[in-house]
Amino acid sequence: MGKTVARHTRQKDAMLQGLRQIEGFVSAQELHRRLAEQGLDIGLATVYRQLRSLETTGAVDTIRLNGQQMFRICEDNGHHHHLICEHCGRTVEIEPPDEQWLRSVAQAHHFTMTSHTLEVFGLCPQCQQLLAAAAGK
Amino acid sequence: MGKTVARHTRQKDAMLQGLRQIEGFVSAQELHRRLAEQGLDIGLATVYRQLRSLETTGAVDTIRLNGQQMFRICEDNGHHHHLICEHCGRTVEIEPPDEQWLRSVAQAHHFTMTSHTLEVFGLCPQCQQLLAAAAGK
DNA sequence: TTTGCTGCAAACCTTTTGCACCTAT
DNA sequence: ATAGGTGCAAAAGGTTTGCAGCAAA
Repeated sequence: MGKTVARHTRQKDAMLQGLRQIEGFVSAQELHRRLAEQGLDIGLATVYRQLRSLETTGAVDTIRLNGQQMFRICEDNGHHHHLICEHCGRTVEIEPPDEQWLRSVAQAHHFTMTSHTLEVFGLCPQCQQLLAAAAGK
Repeated sequence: MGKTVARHTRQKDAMLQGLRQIEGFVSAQELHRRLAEQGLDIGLATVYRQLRSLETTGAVDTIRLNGQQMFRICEDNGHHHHLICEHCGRTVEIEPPDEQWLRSVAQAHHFTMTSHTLEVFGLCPQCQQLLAAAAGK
């Protein structure tokens, strides 16, 4: 089985470029919309396919929020966790918890650990102000 | 604004009874299927509506898995975390990480922490055997 | 009697897929 | 020329919602 070679296309470039402009997570739908706004008309199916492939190679990080999958370009290719602003979506990477600890917890129950997720939700400084102002009004 | 009073119905009873029979998380769809198997014919929409209401009151715990929301009755009404078998859905509650640590991480970035999730996925002992046998065959 | 709850079916949304065409290699 | 990528539209989930009828209180 000869390994198939990935091709370089206008669409792939556009997606990476688009992803790099965004700080925080975006849904496939919104990424597609934003690209369209910039005149980059790419099929929605392609956005999904490409995103899935990027996820497989670890080039993007994903989380689930409100029933949809959100993507974010992942510069350093390691597993990590996030502190996510519930209001604007801005994210900050945080230190992973002690993986050894997680593994031992799993082992205590005779489970094999395959993966884990840790997400911390909150409000970033800007949104705190924004919301405080709106409420105080 | 007078507070509306919740009514007691056959369907609600059935749902709670059904949920209590299940160890681990179930999807709305599967809960509906299981209830039907027991002769408890409840509209799928009702299952969803009821589940959403239980979630709001904190009577059930939920996580997302494979694009669907999974529910589990939550006896003790506290926040906790899970070790989940990816194959059969069986779950075990695990010790929460140090909340103080999470809070300090958030504060370091000037975020206010509102919530967090931690889920550890793996295979339970039974499913490990099952899958090993299937693969070895 | 009042009005919350239910069932049904249609509507919604996100994501996936089949297929013919296009295009990088 | 070969075969991976793309676009479109249809399909496939899962979940929500409008509405008329049912039934708890």
